Amino acid sequence: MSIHRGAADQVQPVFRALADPTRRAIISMLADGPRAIADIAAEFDMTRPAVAKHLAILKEGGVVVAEAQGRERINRLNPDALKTAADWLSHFDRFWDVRLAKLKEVVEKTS
Amino acid sequence: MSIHRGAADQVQPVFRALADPTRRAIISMLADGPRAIADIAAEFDMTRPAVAKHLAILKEGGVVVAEAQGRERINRLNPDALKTAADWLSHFDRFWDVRLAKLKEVVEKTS
DNA sequence: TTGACATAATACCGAAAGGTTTCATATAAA
DNA sequence: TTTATATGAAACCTTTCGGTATTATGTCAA
Repeated sequence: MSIHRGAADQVQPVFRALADPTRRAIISMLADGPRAIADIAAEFDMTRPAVAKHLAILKEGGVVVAEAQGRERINRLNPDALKTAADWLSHFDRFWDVRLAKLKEVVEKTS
Repeated sequence: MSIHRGAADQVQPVFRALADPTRRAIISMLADGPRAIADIAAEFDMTRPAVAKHLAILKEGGVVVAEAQGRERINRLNPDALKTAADWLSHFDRFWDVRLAKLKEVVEKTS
């Protein structure tokens, strides 16, 4: 199983989610803690429905999960989805840091 | 300098390049060695101009660099650009693997 | 020089992305 | 119950994306 066809169907929506600067900013924002939509939208120069759309795409990629809490919906970061992208990129580690790749190997074997 | 506004202008074209499955396949392909366009296009079910456009986007992100060689253009992977994306994602390492993050720290300090 | 080959460049098309406005729904508070 | 708040959802618009076909340019080979 090569990197091409591996878990491509899972990788695609994640990289799609990462391709927009607003969405990456939302990710960074949620890394500091869960937030409601209105709270997130307040930080951007765009309407709330626009932010809601970005959140929907983030949810499609599994990067964000939402949970209803009263009349609010709390949006929470799901780092596992980001790991999917990081894992894909890690296949190229060897190009820029052979030493780190080797260490990783050791760590994963001895875990 | 937070992750939000850091080297955003450099990050954006890289993540954009990564957002398409054809382009990710090209990246994997070039990881095995440089290739001419026609050679790359032969692997896909689309016309050569379409592949050329994908390569143009990859070049915009610095992920691929091309070098004229006779009447061919040899396309070569530039892993440093991928590292830009990997570095962005690494800010979230702590969420999914604290141990590896710590090791990384040590390695980078003692290099 | 002529012909074949490898690529670049342009114009065009349909679909998706990113945004807006407007309206509907559900919960909390007065 | 009424009113305000938080979100969802639909319709619409403009720009970008991913692809095509076609034409032009430059290089090797006969």
